[in-house]
Amino acid sequence: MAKQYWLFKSEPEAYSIDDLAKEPGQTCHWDGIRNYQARNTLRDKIKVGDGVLFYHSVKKPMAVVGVCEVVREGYPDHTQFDANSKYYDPKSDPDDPRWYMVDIKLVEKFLRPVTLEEIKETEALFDMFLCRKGARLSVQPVTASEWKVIRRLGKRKPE
DNA sequence: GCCAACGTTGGC
DNA sequence: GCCAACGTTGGC
Repeated sequence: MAKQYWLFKSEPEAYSIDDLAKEPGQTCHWDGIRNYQARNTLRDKIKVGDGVLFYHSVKKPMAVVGVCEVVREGYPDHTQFDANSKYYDPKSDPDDPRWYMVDIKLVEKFLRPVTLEEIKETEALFDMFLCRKGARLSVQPVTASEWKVIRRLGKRKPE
């Protein structure tokens, strides 16, 4: 299958790209996703080798801050069975897990963040899922052309 | 801090 | 299966 592209949102105060950069192997589990549409994407669609845009939400600057690669495809999110986790889901059956995650590895942190503001001003990115009204989905598809444009913007040297 | 837009839950 | 109530997300 052709390489696919995705955008993962995270609030940087919960988990930022710098946190990922400090992980052993710069790899992490993308756990804690508790939305069925996002779950289906994690479980069924995302494949090893796919590209991921790492997006910081809520805290300014809201922006795509780097690029990751999927290193392990959908498997059950262990935090759903951990009563001490804030992602604990007592209704999930271990024999039929409700929630899934993937593992991603940092490829590069951008030289500069590609802000939401800038994305909204870039014609080639007008149709991005991120720009749609009420697009709260935290795991969303990105097209190959959007991917290229964002990467190019991120590689541009800071002013 | 506000609130619109969604998603989920649970009573009926 | 409907839908009101509630909770959350996330930009402003």
